[in-house]
Amino acid sequence: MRYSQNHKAETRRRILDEAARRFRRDGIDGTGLVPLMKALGMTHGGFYAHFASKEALVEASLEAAVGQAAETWQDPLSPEELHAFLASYLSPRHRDDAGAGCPLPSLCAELGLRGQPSATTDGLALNMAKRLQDCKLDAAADDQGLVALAALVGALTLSRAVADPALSERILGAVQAAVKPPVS
Amino acid sequence: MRYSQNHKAETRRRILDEAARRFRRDGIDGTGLVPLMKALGMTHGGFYAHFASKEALVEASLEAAVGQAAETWQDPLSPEELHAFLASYLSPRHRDDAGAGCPLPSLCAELGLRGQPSATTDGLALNMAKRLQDCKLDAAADDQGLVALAALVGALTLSRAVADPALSERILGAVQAAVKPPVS
DNA sequence: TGTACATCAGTGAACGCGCGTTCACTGATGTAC
DNA sequence: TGTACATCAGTGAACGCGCGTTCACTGATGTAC
Repeated sequence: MRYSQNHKAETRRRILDEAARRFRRDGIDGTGLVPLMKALGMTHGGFYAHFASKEALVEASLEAAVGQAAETWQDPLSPEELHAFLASYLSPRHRDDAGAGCPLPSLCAELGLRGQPSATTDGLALNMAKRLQDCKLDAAADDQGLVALAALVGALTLSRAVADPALSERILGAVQAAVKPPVS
Repeated sequence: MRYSQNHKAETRRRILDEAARRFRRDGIDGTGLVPLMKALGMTHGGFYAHFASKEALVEASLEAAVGQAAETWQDPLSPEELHAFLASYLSPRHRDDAGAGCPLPSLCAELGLRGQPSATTDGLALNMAKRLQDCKLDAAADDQGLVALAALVGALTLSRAVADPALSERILGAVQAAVKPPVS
């Protein structure tokens, strides 16, 4: 059945959106193409009309995340916006809903052990580090953002892996207190 | 063929050692029991004489890591020892040889997305945080160790996932400069 | 001390399952005449 | 405007593969007599 002109592009976008959510929530390896396509009301065979392979989907998904981050953060954040961002990033909600959250804590470990790093991760990391540049941390100004980013990613990762809820929230709170915007 | 009295305990330990290395290097999901046992010169059927399931092996492996950490760090570290530890933890060698390294950056993300956190992660995290307590970071004294730990874990995770080697080393270096022991 | 037997760590074939990928096919739509 | 045809997004069965797990079996050793 042939569809209207926009139909293919729209389906591709739906696949990308669902894949981005599932990659972050279940991991790349934990995301199967059959359940993914089924969730969109399609059969898995149709996948290959849009992407050459699962690997191509992963790359497209990461590129989309970079583009989205660049678009969201075009203008520098004010101290108030930065403060709000940190509170949101280090919130239990972000910890518990990885599918809707930042891809760095969700995917970096998996991308790292795959041993096939793609340059798109760098873009995401640098973009975020730039925004965190003015954060309060004991580091040279140049790399203050990178240190803050490492603390954020580590905090999310640890808070998701520990069993004790109190310890989990203590980790998030401690990092939020340490990584503060200049004012506020 | 029946073996000498210590043989079973020794084989179990060999399985645990090899599993610990592979879990950190390839991930839990990426570690198959067939290749694991083959690497020890055995067939996979014999695995179940030592562990009830792969899940039981994962738990035993994590518990062993906690015990090992507790044993290694019985006495508080001197500032010099802490400095040496940080340099080693944030070294390219540690980044590139995950199999021989800290299980937190390797496994936390995978344990987190499995949604079945075991209390042993907490033990590891608290043990390390305690040792990092005196580190220089802008945080309340109580939680200074947790903030430093988050930065370490995040730094390793990010440094393994980025494509640009220069960026990777910049991340490690920046966190090492920020997370410093009190003296030295 | 010598013999018969029980033990059980390890073998290797087999299982059902979900994975990524292929491929002949369908059929509604856009295009050409 | 009406008809015939080409396109191609999506279908659904099939593939080979590696996974975790099961299970009847083996055979060297420890134990009992």
